Amino acid sequence: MDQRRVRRRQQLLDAAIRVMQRTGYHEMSMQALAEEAGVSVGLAYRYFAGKEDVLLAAILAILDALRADLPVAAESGSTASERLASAFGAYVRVIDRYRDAVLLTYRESATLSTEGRVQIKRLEVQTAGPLAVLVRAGIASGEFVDCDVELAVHDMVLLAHGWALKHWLFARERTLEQYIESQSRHVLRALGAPVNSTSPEQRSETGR
Amino acid sequence: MDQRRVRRRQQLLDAAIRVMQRTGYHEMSMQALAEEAGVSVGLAYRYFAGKEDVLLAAILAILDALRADLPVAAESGSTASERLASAFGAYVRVIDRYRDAVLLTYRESATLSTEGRVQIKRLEVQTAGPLAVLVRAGIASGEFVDCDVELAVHDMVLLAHGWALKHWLFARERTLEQYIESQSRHVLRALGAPVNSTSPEQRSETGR
DNA sequence: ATCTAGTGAATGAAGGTTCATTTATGGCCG
DNA sequence: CGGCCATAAATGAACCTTCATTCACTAGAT
Repeated sequence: MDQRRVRRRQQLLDAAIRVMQRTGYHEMSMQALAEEAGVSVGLAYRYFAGKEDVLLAAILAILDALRADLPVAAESGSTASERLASAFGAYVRVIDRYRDAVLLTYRESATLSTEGRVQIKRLEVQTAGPLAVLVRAGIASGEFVDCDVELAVHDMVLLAHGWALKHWLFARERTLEQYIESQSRHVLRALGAPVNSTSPEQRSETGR
Repeated sequence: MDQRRVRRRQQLLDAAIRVMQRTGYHEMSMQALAEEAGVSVGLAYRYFAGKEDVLLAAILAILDALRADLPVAAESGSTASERLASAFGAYVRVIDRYRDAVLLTYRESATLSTEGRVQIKRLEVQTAGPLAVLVRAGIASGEFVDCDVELAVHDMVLLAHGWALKHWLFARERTLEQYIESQSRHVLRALGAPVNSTSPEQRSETGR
């Protein structure tokens, strides 16, 4: 029976992610992981080669979940601006949902071996693919200025991650939707798109 | 003699930063730190309360170097755009100099105690101060559009950090100066400033 | 003589990994 | 059906390494 192995592995991974979000990778003992999963220590070693293997699997699982949730929203809207804003918004909302997991990724991926990091990088570039398509389309149609696409795209990715990385700062006086709204405007302006002030322009945000 | 204590402390901090860049905080043993600094283990404990204290001191040292280097660069240029571009460039150059250390900040600050983290956050916000001043000035003079200043500033900070965070990606086909050039243009455009194409506009960067 | 800087072996706790052992699963035959 | 066995799943105490931290001690300066 293979169902069993798959479920067990998932169970272990879920537990690992839970513990690591609570305490971080290094302070997670294999004993704690086992207890959280409700199994014995030895069993964990039948499913993972060692502690670092758990970390790699957990991070990959997170990134994969992220990627699976992503490219859906690139459809709505007629202009490139609208579509890009929509996709960017979707991206940030997913980040928000996985906020702690994203932080985990940034914190711990340096711990991994080279091959592990390579896998992660590949996934991240892949994830940004849909955004790149939209930016290129916008440039082709003349809606955006001709610029360094890779840079523009990963700037967006970075700002999306920023919601997780700098949550302590950004979320102090902004809701998620306000963040998306402001950043979208900012990003589109950076691409040279005429920003539609159809949405209520923010008032008096200059005051600190 | 107080000179001696200051020098010793610096010597230990430098060693700590070197080891941590090589291996990360958790895998740095106090024994390794002592050896790198060329002193005994016991001495390290005469200068730091414990291992975590070393980490905090190292991170604070980095941020302090940033804070010292920055405001100087915010002076050159006549328009707000020029001054902002100059300051932003300086920021990125400093990040480049301390690249691994910046990564360290992102990686390990979660390890610290609450008070340690608070100190770091305060310093980081402080560091961005000069940028905020310039942005506000630009808005006041009508050079930039009226937008969420805090967000705009920390976007710049994030993009500067991006040079360290995504170095594996960005530096593949860009030099530091090209990165600064492109990002400056991007950032200024986002602020609604007329981007001066006096500098050689990038050619064919659309091609992947 | 006293005080501070500096040493590094000793200590004890923590936790990753192993493995001898027990328990569950499921197919097979009488 | 029901006992029987082979195989896999699961257990967790014990092992062993790795450090963070301490402290009894030496050397040099005042």
